[in-house]
Amino acid sequence: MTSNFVEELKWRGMLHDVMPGTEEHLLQGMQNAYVGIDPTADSLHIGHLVTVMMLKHFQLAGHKPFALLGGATGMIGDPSGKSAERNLLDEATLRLYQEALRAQLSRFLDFESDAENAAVLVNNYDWMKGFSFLDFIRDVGKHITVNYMMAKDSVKKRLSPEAKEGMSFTEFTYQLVQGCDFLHLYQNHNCTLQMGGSDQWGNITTGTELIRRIAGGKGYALTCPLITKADGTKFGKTEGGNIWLDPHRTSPYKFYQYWLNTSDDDAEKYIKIFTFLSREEVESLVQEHGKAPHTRVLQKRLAREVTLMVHSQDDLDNALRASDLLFGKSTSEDLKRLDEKTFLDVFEGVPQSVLSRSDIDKGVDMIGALSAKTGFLGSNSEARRELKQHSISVNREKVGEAYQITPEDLINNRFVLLQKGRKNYFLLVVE
RNA sequence: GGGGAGAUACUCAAGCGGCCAACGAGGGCAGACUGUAAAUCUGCUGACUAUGUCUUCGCAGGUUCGAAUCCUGCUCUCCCCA
Repeated sequence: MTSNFVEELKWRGMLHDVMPGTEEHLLQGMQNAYVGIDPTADSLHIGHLVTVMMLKHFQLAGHKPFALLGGATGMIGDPSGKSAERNLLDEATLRLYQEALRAQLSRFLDFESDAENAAVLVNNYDWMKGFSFLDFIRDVGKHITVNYMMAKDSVKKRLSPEAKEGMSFTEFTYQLVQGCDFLHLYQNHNCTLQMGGSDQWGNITTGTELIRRIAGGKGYALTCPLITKADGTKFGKTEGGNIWLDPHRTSPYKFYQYWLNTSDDDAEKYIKIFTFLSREEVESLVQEHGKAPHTRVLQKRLAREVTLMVHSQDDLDNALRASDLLFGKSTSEDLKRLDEKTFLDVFEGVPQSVLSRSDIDKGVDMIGALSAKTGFLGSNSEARRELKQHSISVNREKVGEAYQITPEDLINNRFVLLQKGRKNYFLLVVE
């Protein structure tokens, strides 16, 4: 039993380009499709989430999804986009990452069950590592002309006079290597469709071309739009780097906050892409949001759904509590009333630093508390600047340069909450 | 291999012997406003024992009272020709 996958992606705004015939092909019955993921770390980040959602929808539609870890391709570096030269991972690290990513993916995809359409995880390193250069240029390179490869946007851009850097031969070869993956999966796993971000279109079609020329078969391609933000900044990035799925890299609180802070326009787009809410639910939420934008129904629901999907109910509850405390009208008194357990839960993931009891007893000046002794701010100069600008709070109350932190300020006799502006928190722990 | 252009702070980009910690723009941060939004306005955006001092303009030397600016060598990038 399969449902119309392409239709589903369409209304969700997750369809950018699709090769003619793909929809009909999928409607014929269960098909196998894959997306590639570069294992550059032991965790996925939310940039990966779009393709993961695509795979999930694919599985929900009754098809069989493959997640391909690019152990081999990740070493090369895709010239699409502005990737810098990548480092070669050793095999042990690669396997470590593979297991970590599988664990994360299994929150979304069903790998384990014996259902016919259970998801499969493969690593292209496994079949590429034995491929000799001679084999490669003879069996693969032979079938594709350089003219064809040069016509790809990703290549053209790097060859044009506007390009800042040249493109190495290695990068030039990337599309062939990725094409080999598709060919391999086509021949060994009956995989007929590759999906990915729209920047992958060129690479994917090289794959379908290889399938046509070498295997005499038919491969299909489908891409989703690259996720953008209304303000033009990069999706999934903050000052501190990527938004990771791993709670140790990005705390569930920060994760929740990232989604909560999306703009109105983006929230409407994202809620379709990153949640499984039905069309009716989304439409009624959009309507509700339109009537009272300041209540931010969309953002709240989005943040809630995604946090719950990626983390857990407990994590979500904590994030909600922390958010309320930090952005609600809470005061220094409210903070002091919290018991230690709750306090720590709320501030989990907030950067912190340890101060000695004797320092506090003597009183710590603000410069010391902000930078010299803690590293919250980069330099004493910065600390002075921020203090002059009235952006520093101690336990949610604004202070100036003359302020001294004393035992009076301790919460639960152990903590002091520092704040720069509204959103930057730092915790002093006294030991 | 030959010829040309270039390398300045997070990014782009001025500066071409002293007035340069370096114009301007973007970005970032903060303040006001607000919906933990957007837009807008304002301030800040190398460091320090701070109205001064120190280290920065690809790297290493040199000229000069004085160099981001001039000279020499090196490294790297891009373009054109072979």
